[in-house]
Amino acid sequence: MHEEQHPMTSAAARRATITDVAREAGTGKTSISRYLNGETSVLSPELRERIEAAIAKLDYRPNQMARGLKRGRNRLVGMLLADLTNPYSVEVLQGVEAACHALGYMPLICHAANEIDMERRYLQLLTTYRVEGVIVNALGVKEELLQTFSLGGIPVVLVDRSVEGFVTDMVGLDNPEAVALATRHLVEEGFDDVVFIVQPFRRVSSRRVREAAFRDTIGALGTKGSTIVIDLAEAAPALAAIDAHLDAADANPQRVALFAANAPVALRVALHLKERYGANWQQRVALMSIDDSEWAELAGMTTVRQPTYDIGRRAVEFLHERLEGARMPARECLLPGELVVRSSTRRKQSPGT
Amino acid sequence: MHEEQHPMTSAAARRATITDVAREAGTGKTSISRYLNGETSVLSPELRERIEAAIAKLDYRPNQMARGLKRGRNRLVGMLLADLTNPYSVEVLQGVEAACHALGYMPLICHAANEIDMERRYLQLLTTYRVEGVIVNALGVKEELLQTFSLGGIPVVLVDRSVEGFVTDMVGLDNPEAVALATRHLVEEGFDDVVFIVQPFRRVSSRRVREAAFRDTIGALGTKGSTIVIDLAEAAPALAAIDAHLDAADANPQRVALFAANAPVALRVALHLKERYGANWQQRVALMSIDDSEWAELAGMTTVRQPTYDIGRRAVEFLHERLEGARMPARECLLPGELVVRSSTRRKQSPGT
DNA sequence: TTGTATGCGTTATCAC
DNA sequence: GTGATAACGCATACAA
Repeated sequence: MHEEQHPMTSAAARRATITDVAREAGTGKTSISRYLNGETSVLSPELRERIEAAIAKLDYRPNQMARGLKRGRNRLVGMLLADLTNPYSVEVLQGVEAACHALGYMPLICHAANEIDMERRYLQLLTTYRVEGVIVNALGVKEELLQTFSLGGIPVVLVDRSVEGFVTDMVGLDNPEAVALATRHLVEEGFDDVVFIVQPFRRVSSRRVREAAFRDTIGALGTKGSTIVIDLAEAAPALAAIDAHLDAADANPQRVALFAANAPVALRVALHLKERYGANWQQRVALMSIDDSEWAELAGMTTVRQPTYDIGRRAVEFLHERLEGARMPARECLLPGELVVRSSTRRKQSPGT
Repeated sequence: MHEEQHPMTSAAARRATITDVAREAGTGKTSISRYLNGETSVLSPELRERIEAAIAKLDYRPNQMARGLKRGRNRLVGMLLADLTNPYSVEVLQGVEAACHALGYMPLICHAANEIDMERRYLQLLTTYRVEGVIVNALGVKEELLQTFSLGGIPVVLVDRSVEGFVTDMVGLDNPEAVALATRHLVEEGFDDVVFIVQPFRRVSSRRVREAAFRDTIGALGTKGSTIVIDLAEAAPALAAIDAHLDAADANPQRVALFAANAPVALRVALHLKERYGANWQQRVALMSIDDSEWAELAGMTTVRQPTYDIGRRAVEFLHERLEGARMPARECLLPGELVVRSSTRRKQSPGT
């Protein structure tokens, strides 16, 4: 039977501290600290070896908390996400993580699960943990909340959406261009009536911007177009409106395409169409979407893929530059989307058949 | 000499500390600390008000780092996730977050993105940040790595999969029962040949367990069954094997069902089937899966839904109990899955048609 | 009821 | 080159 080293309480064998290492190496804490911080030049090779041995023997890991307390930077970066259920967020997160790793930051990920209260709560927590900066992709945070960060000298970078009355670095999709790209594609494929479907704008600027871009494009092209607002929590009215629109087009007859403003909307609409038209719904009605979700290929749905990974990466880079002291005015980085054409938007036979 | 009231750089208005608050309220730090920790009874109402005013005026937020340093607990809980791309992980995470919130912990989320090196690195980082406990859902961590936590008195709870040679609390799906449930359903629906499709086991115990359960069930039922191992990074051979199997059944003819061990496998297989049989693939071949992904409904695929949210919640509860000093032997919590029947596994016409 | 002093694990300042 | 020693922001034993 192993009595496991004879820990005094037998419970929690306290982790070694810098003092323990110093004692073990027969030296002072300063030298240990120096070793840890790579001030390797000023250490005699002999002492250095003793330190290394001691560290290894005690399995010593410097305490980031204490470190952060002392030097005022703990390498923590807050990442507030409105909805991890949306693959967009996960993909952005991947970029964020990669960049953080590369630059030596540790992302403190906060998932608000679409609850505005959670967003506020997490934002508070983040200041409490003294993150050095925050990347925010939120649903309903207001300007004031973010101001407390900026005013406190903590840089904020916005992702996907801006916050009214608050100017900071922001990175996201080039929505106008992406929407135009998609709409033009539909028109080129011969659709002469496009229905844009989007969630209630609320505080989410990207929704508003996309819808505006849709109107602009449709207007410029002289194509018929309209917008339906869908509340995912209460989708029935919007779905009925869609049905009505499709039925009217059937009678007309007109070639109509549905254009979902993001993946969650697209899924909801696709489910409805499948229910109404059966497994072959894609051949009856064209559905296109911003966000290239994993099931898009399965449904044969044309999409605009967002450069999610790059968005995440850029966000961290922006933050990093600020943390390094960059003092320039707020920047905006709009990355282009990529049209992924699939069968759903290929020319359909006219609905009369 | 106090120079520091004149923010020299004007840039980062240093956050208020407990000392600032004490000065502002005209009292000592102790009273502030008492106020913060709810020892509200021992404070004169008058002082209490001054403190409240001071805190509000300075927008003071206690520094969790310093706090944690002093009392030895920082309320941080590590959550290592193998793959956030898998909706399973996100759902578990939701449960974890909710429970953490309820119990006053802050989850430090680490996403290894299926890279074993990342898992190791993050585990190191977690000890560095002195998390009080860890919840682990990993791809390839070995026993030794986790031992350093346990030995250091940091409780570990495993999710979905166990780690060979390492005994701790673990919570996940009741795999044997779930697989039996699904398999029995298939047999009852008249399928007389079931193909189980699973990723290479590697260190992932749940894969092994599911496959074993499949063999057991199929054996007990006296039904024909086989297993195909698919490497998602190199799926061609497995997909060819599936094709061959389906072709053979066509000739026989036999009613064969495909049973994917999890969502990523199901998606890969579904994509392949769609490519091969067109949009109506569901009517040609039956596909069932563990994990009820968001597109399952869209594809009309029968699944076993995991109690993901509860899994996450239980994991945190287990951890919490350990953190409160519970000393019982390692526990195992296996939660039941729920069969979600959809059209894909309804009796199909025999393949000859 | 309130305040003083000490220490948590680290880094920074300054001696030697 | 090396090592005391004083903070960092907070909690607590102890004194008042």
